[in-house]
Amino acid sequence: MPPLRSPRVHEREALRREILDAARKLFAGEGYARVTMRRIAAEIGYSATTIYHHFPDKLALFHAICDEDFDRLRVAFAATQAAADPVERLRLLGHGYLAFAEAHPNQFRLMFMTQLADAERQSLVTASADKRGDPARDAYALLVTTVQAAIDAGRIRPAWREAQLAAQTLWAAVHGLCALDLDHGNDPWVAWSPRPERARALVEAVLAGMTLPPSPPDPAIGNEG
Amino acid sequence: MPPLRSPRVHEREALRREILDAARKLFAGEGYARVTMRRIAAEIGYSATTIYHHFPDKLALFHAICDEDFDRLRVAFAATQAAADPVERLRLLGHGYLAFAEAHPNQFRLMFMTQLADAERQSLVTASADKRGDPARDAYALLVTTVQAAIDAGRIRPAWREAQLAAQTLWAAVHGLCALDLDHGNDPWVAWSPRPERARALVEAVLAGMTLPPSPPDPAIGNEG
DNA sequence: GGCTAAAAATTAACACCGTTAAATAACGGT
DNA sequence: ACCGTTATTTAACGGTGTTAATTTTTAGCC
Repeated sequence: MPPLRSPRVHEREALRREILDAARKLFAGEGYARVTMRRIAAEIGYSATTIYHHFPDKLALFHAICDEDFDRLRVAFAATQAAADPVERLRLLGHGYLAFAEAHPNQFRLMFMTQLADAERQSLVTASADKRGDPARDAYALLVTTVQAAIDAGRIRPAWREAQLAAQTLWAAVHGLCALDLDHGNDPWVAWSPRPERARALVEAVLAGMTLPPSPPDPAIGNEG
Repeated sequence: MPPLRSPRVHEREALRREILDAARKLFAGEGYARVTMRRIAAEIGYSATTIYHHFPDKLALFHAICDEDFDRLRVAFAATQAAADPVERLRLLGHGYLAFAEAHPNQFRLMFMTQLADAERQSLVTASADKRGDPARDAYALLVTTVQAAIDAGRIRPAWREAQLAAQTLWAAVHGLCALDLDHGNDPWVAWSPRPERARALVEAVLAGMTLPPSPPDPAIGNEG
């Protein structure tokens, strides 16, 4: 049964939701720096200080939004594990990362493109230390695990048969497309190809270079050096 | 012979240089947003408004610094054109980008990882429109030209035989390694492989996926579709 | 040297920002 | 009806990029 919540608590949670939704809409539309606390408050008919009774500061508000959207990344990544072929799972992971960055550019920016001071990063890391290494909750660990599965299936070329190295190669590639798109996607001095084409070209190039086709039925032929 | 410059003009140019150098140091160290005009001025012992007698606004100052740093990248890129093999030139361009980011991380941050609003970037780009498209002065145009040479030499696989697409694929890949390294190179939750290994693995993966070996001496075999 | 006009640099201010302390309004329990 | 807690607002602080007005410095000329 649901826990008892006084009307007071109920209203408080409702307002918190209102703040989150208004802030997400503004952040997503105009970016973190462009949106002011006063404008978020005006959007829901309150004064700016009210927000500070629900979130310590602007960054914490953004972080709360980010946390909610990070669940979507985990869901998207988990869905890739349905594929039987480990290389196909890698392909889906790459496109999952790309799709997440496209759908939630500002959240992506905060999670992967924000330069933090060492102290900030330290506290951020220790705060989520419990998830680390668990493929079900740590996206990077899931990537490494999938790469290892591909290695075990004999689908990775010799030069990339170290799970960390191969994982970091794929991650760097797809991250580069996302980062370039966010920071320079509107630069007129680059005639950008359509993003879907770029995404496909990049993932296929890296996978084609790194992986091998499924080994032939006759195992006597496949051995090397 | 050098043009006549009164001491007045000489001093003016010297101060402009002082502003540029101080601003580059601060921008590179702490990022565009965190550096204030007042602090740049204090760094060289002037008041903030003095900067506005040499640059229209903060963004124009940033733009002037970027222009100078892009020249250095162009010099590094020009050296790669000595190689006869176009695919080798692509390899050198990739590693040139990686080496530039490693050697000048702060300038790289300034040039490629500084997030600007669309309007800001628009005005920034129109200011340097004269260089655009000239491979000798535009690093991206040089990359596209080199890719086109590889296509013309029959060294690019069919799926990437559009110079812009292939150029953007290679750029995204190497940019991703640089960006990830700068923003997360010290994150303890990733067991990073040594950077030289990652750089080599990434460039070789993309090139292996995108390119073809030199066509065999017998031209009758190489044709397809 | 002393005067003048232009250039250079500064101070003061504006409108905005994130944030906080103090003050006020609204509410639940007794 | 009162009290204490909570919710919310107003006013303010120190900061930002930028600009108008003002002061200081400089160059050229008598």
